[in-house]
Amino acid sequence: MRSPTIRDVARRAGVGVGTVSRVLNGSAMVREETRQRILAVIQELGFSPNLAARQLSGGKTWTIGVISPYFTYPSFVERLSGIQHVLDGSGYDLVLYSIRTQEQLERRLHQILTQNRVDGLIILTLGNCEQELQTYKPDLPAIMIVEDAVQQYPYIMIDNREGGRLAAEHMIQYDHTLIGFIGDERENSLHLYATRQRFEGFQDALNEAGLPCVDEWCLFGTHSQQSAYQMAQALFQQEDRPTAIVTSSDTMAFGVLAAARNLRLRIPQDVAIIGFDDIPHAAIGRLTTVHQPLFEGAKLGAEYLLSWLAEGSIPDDQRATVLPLEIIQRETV
Amino acid sequence: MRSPTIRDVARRAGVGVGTVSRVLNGSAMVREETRQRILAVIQELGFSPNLAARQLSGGKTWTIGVISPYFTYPSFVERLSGIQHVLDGSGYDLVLYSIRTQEQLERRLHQILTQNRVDGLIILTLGNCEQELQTYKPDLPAIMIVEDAVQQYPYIMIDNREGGRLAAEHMIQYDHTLIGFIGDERENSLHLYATRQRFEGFQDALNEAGLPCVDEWCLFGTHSQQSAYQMAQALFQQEDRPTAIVTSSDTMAFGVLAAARNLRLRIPQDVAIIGFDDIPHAAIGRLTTVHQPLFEGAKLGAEYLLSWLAEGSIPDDQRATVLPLEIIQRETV
DNA sequence: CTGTTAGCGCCTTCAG
DNA sequence: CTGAAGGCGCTAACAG
Repeated sequence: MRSPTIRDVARRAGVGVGTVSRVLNGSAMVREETRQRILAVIQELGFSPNLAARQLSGGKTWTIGVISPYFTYPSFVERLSGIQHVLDGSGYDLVLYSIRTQEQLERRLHQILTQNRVDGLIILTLGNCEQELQTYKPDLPAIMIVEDAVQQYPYIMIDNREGGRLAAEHMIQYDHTLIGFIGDERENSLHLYATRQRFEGFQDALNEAGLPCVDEWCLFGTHSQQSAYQMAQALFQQEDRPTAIVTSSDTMAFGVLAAARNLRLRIPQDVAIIGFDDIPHAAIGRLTTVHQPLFEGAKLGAEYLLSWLAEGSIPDDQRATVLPLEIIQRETV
Repeated sequence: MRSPTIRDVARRAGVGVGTVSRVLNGSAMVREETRQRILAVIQELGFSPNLAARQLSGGKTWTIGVISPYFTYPSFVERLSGIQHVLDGSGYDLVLYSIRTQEQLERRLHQILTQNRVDGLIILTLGNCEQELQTYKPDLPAIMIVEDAVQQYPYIMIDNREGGRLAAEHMIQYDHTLIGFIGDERENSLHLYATRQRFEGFQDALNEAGLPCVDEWCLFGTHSQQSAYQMAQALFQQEDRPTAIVTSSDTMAFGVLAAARNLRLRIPQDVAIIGFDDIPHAAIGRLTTVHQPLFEGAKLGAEYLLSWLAEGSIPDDQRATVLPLEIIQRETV
């Protein structure tokens, strides 16, 4: 059962395909009467224009690509959700590309670009692909939601170093002097280094307060509660242990929290813990954390992209956005 | 900077477009020498075939649609991840449709189908759209990962009623006689009723054990920790309270857990709690729960779909899959 | 205002 | 084995 085509509609309405196309695209002037007649036929036949044909002739794909590593992590899900929120009803579909390695990133990107697969791209945290974009399709609208400023594309970011500093300062403000750090790997195949930056900010704060940064208390593992749990477990069992832990993410923080609870440490009396991100779960877990606008930032990115697509250009004031950070004091500090 | 087309490749290789097309599709016989020459040019030009053109002429979109309500819930993210896992590298892209209401579902579906947007569909939990599919595109390959058996399409499900029963029986086995139930709404606009079924299984178990099912202990709210937290909070403060709570999902269970902790109830001595789903977070939260193969089930669905697409038909033994359930005893019962 | 026509880039016969 | 030609469904430019 073939779907009806624009020609079927035209014939049935007794007009030419051009006219149908016009009402479809709302563009030109069509006599109201004709327009109504065509609309009726469209309705009757349950017609909607074939996307591929539309793409091929119009040059527009009506799809936005989202490239993301680790899209199952709560922080990425939040961002995805923000993007989906604005795409929904915009006429654009969302194609999700999940990436795990640098090589995969390049391959995918090459493919997407040369295939003319999308009208625009939202790239989550992968700042290291400008080269690829520039060589294959330099003027494809793309927004980067990244960990660090980028050269050629509009970006949306937070100041990770500042965030690490904020977290440490918060602990210091609560009179902690023995402060550790637990995070995920500082180096990895995708050149993600939010953790490194947050850790640097952490060190800055300690230095400025004249506090020592104890190497044995700064632990790095993989991005998972399990990993944080194990590191914290070991750390807490030492004679000499910190009274406060700054973490690189809420996920890690929950692992630390679990370890502390398991050892019957009271929180925050025996050990204070602060997270980073403020994922939805943080609120109910009563986790004190550094809030970053995950959903909002992604939403903003999607809005910028859509207006870029609509206007054909992006205003300068949307090229570099640094979102505010905020400490959310709950019950773990 | 226009991407190179098949014609560019043909010209540069000194052959006709037909030949290029042949090597692109691996299909026909091309002299090895010619083939190598063409491959080299393709490489050199960084050419890859335009998707839209390919779709239009070939009738294949090389994209799979995934339709999901609430895709940010951990259980859906897990399934998405399972799907992405098999699609990755298969040549198919994943378009994500997030749906919130029945009306939206119908509108989207209509669009997707008449637009010829996808080669196949994986529909998460939304069993109530067979009609739509049948009328607009009865032979589009579609797999349903659902809450209850479906008529016209291959489906993958678990026995929710059985799951509810298992959970209750687990409590009974641990000598509980005062058992409550906390879940999300039993009726909703998308006709999702896993909770209702789980609750029925719960009732079955109580009945069979000769235990009363106390109405005041069976509470239903929205699908969120907050909601569960509030209901549990109220419940636990009553004189007369259950010693065990069966929940409709891990998410709800964590809300209940939080409420219990907040009231200094010991777990599982004062109150035992069992979840449902076994989302990743359950393991680290040490939550006892009913495990369902979220990732695996979705992975299976995607595999079935791809082979359907490849073979042109789906074997009978893949049309009705009921996945096993399993109690994971951890520390909350 | 509206019908007609020429592509968009690729795949698929159909001759050679 | 390989080049040429038609058509997929739609948009856009051009006549009327």
